Amino acid sequence: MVKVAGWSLPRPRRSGPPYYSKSNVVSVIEQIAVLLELKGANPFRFRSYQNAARTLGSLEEDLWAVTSEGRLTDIKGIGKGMASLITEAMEMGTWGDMGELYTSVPPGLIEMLAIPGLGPKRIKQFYDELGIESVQQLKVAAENGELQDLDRMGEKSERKVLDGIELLSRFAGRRRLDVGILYGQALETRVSEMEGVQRAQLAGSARRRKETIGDLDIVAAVEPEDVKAVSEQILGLQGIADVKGAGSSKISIILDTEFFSEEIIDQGMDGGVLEALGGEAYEKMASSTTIDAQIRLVPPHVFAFTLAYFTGSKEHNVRMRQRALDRGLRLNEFGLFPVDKVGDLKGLEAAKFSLPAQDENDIYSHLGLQWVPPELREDSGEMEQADNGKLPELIIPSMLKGAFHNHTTSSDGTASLRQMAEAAQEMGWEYLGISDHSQILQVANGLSPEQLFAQSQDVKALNEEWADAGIDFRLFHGNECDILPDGSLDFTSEVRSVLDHVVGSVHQISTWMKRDENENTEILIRAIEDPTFTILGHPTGRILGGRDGFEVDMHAVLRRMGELNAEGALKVVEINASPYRLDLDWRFCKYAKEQGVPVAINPDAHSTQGLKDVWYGTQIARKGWLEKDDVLNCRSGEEIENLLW
DNA sequence: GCCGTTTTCGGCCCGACTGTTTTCAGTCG
Repeated sequence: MVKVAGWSLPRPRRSGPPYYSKSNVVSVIEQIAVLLELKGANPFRFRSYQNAARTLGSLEEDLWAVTSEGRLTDIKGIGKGMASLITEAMEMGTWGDMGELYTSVPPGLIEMLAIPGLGPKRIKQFYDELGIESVQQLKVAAENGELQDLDRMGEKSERKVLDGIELLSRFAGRRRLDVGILYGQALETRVSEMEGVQRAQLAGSARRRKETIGDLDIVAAVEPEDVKAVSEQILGLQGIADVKGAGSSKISIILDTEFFSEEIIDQGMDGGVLEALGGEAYEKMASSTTIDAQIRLVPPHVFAFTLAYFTGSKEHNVRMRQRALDRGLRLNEFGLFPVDKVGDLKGLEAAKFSLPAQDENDIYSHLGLQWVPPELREDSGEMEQADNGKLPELIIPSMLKGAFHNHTTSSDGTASLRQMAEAAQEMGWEYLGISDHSQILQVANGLSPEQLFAQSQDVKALNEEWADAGIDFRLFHGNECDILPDGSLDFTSEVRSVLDHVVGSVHQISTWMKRDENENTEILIRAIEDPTFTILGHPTGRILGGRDGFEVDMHAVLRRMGELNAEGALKVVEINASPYRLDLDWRFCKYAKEQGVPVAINPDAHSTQGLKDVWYGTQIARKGWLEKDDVLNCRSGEEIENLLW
């Protein structure tokens, strides 16, 4: 069962203002939204808290500066009420009467929200009428048949609650991007090939390349007379663990690994994905993973609208709708209609009045916008740039010419220096940076200074060998030096200074998890300021679906790196491309770019196969608005040589 | 609770599916 944590107001961490960090404030406001929802408050009221939390979360400026200068209400979505709540919290350390709200909602209700099919209204009903305040109590009540007597509840609904509780434990959480893409592309291929399907495409968060995927959305163009036959083919696929629903326009299923057969892996997968996945990753995943999928069947002439709609994000769609309304148009999954023509017509009935669209490009251009790549559809500035025709030219995987953070058998890798280098050459790369673990990381067989010097000789010998043979390839000798809890780096500065580059990474996560945002930020910046420091490795230490990273003000860290670069240093932030990490989070990439901090897409490879993970890192870089010039590993071997040596 | 070339009140995106009903409430995306 998922454990609900952090549902009390945080204690002030300091003795004077600001009493709270930005992340404290954001999480309290998020929680208030949930609590209000469970109390049955005005839906627009809790939505405004949700919006405020989201806006503050991506606020680049220091929240305390904005608060103390009285500029909070300049932020869109922050009004008088929200501003006074935040001001009181930061200046006085108190949260008005929010304590009351917190104590008035039993924590078990929050936990129940995670049960699929159950929302705040039902949970409130169970609580008000039966006094149910935990998942456990709910389960017992459902098993005893106590729920079916309630208003608008029945036997089936009760069964659904029990199924939901079961699902919560079995299918809790989201899937990593790599898992989502593997299933998603395979499903897309299968549906595309079905009799009666004109085209099918993966939409949803997988198409937007979110770091985790909730479920898969596939949109298929099918003539009305073929719908029945197509539905039957879909429901007849192997590897369907459960059918959650099947209407005339939507089919909801749960897929399990039986879904994959040899031929689906061999055919039809995007080359990059297949390479990135390889046999090993598939083996690992094949053990136990399932995923939810929805397939929408729509007539061919509305396909583009449905694809755009279900690609999302929700926030992007809201902006698109608003833009349509501003032009006297109504936008939904069926089309784009002049409001005065469609009147009360709904759904497909209205579709015949829609402006035509062969593809998404037509929809965007009807609204006077440049087509927006799916990765950017998060309402994080893409609407404004598409309006000006100034969307970025996003990086693609083939632009990469090397990577800087990779391991060998000298520490915890499975391939030798030469094997890693040859694998990189086969990928068409011009260079590979080696950065094994440093001495303090005993669990990963960290190198002693002597071993590091010896490795340096090996690198030199290999580089000479390639130079003599006229091969345009070189190894850069770096090290993944631990950032110690006090902000110093492993090894002495004499040892570090002989290296081509230093990837500074935090591994003693537990110490950093215990400290607050301000302290971590200060200490991390101290580490980065060391003259030998080059690349910040997996900046927060998060493991997707495993643990959150430590708290840190990433905007402040990137700002400082940018300042140092302006003074002539080379400070780089990593996108750790392992699908288990994808850290730096894409939400900070654009800011890094604006601050003049180059990004390195690093596979953190522990095997030759691991090098292929750069594909995922590139997807995240795209999502973060990065172009060729923003990514360090798009530079040639020669350029990098000049930068590092 | 927020917002406003429809600006201090009355809106706030919209439709499918399910299960409960006999017209609709709740949930989801």
